Amino acid sequence: MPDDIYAELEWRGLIHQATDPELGKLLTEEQFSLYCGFDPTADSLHLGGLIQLLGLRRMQMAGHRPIAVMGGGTGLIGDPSGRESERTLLEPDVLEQNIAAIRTQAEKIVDFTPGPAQATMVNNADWLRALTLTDFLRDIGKHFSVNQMVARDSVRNRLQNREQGISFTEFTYMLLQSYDFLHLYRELNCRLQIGGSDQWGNITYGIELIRKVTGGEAFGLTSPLIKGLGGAKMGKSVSGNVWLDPTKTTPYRFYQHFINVEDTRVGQFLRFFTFLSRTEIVELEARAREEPQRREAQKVLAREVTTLVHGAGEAARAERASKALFGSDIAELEEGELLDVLADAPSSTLPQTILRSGTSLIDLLIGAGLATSRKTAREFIGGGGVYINNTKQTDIERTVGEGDLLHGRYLVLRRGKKNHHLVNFG
RNA sequence: GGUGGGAUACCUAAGUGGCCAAAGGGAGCCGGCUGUAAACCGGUUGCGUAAGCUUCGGAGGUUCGAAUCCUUCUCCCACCA
Repeated sequence: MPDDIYAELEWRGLIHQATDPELGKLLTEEQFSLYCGFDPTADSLHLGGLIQLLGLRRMQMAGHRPIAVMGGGTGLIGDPSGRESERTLLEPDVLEQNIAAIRTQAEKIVDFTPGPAQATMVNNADWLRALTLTDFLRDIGKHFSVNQMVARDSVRNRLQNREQGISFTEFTYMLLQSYDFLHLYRELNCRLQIGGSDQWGNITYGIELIRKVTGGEAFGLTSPLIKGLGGAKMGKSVSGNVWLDPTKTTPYRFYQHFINVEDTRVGQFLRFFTFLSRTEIVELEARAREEPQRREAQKVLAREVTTLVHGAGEAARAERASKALFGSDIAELEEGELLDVLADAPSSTLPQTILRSGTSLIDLLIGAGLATSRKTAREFIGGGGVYINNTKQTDIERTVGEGDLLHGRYLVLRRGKKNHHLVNFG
């Protein structure tokens, strides 16, 4: 084990808590099998899950063996950690689909091909569903004290919350995840679990269970949660969750999301989301301080992460599109370029005949989904936020005719700085 | 099973007969400054060009007039059993 992976993670700010101060040393001395669980509550991971995948990969590059655990069994129950309301239970077949989707995402980041540090993937449904209630209560439940369990933050909050209680189902969740760890410890000699800091409680319970049942020693390592990654706010103009699935978040949007990262956080993001070396990152941070207006750190960040998740081809495309959309004159583009640049933008098709007599800009905006009502469409135009082919429009009465089309059939609508829409008059 | 409390726009939360299309805050959106950043400033967030129309958990009623009063239904919470 040549690299000091712990020091590396620490430098990147990826260590929130570790269960043992000796862990760093141990990781340089012996090979570990380590696991991270992935919750199949959706058919794609988002950026928080990406950090964990990258964590597994970083460990793998340091010679350790990652195990990606799909929560097919725990997903049936629902993890109350960090949540203030009860989860909706998922149907087993939905879980299956979600797991399949997440599996392909994991395979892009972590290396599952044979080798000394080969990664494996398992589904905890395989062992959890085989458990019988009586065995579970005798062999696992016996090791947990309810007194301790109710003292946990995630449980206590829900117990004290006047609006939301906690069901027995979710209350039991932590036992299941603990059992996962025990199972992996026994079957795959897995001695380390990593996860977001919200998993600390679940992880330490697992370690304790392993100690009580087998007398063995296991470890836990958590990374900080980045505020806003789950879909809350993160940068003013970026909305919604950022998914790894290209059909849920297009590569262009994905790329843009990182381009828009605030100056104050771009360094942190480079450390969290890329495999760039220390020297490269330090260099980029320095340049970001000196010439922030060039946004070089953001550009490198966006390219790196988009490449990791969507591949070099998509990253290059997103980069080209960004340059064209924010830099050059759209009307100058060749037809092929135009279509390529707007490939990820929403688009719609309308019959060209409606342009004969001219059709109103307001209607086009609504049709394109860039405005929800005539009233708001008027406000956008009046406020100077609407563009046709990147030319600002201020006339509320503006109508669009055949003369406005690019290459005889395209119209690029834009609302605000970042929302483009391609209308194809076929 | 009993008792009490509650349901208001994206979220939170005021409003308890007309001055309410509904305060305040958060969040979003558009604009300005800049650098596709932050901070800040301005505007905006039911529909309609407008007159006006439709909204305050659902249904019905009282009234000239209801988010506000009455009846009933649904759901949520707390305490007691």
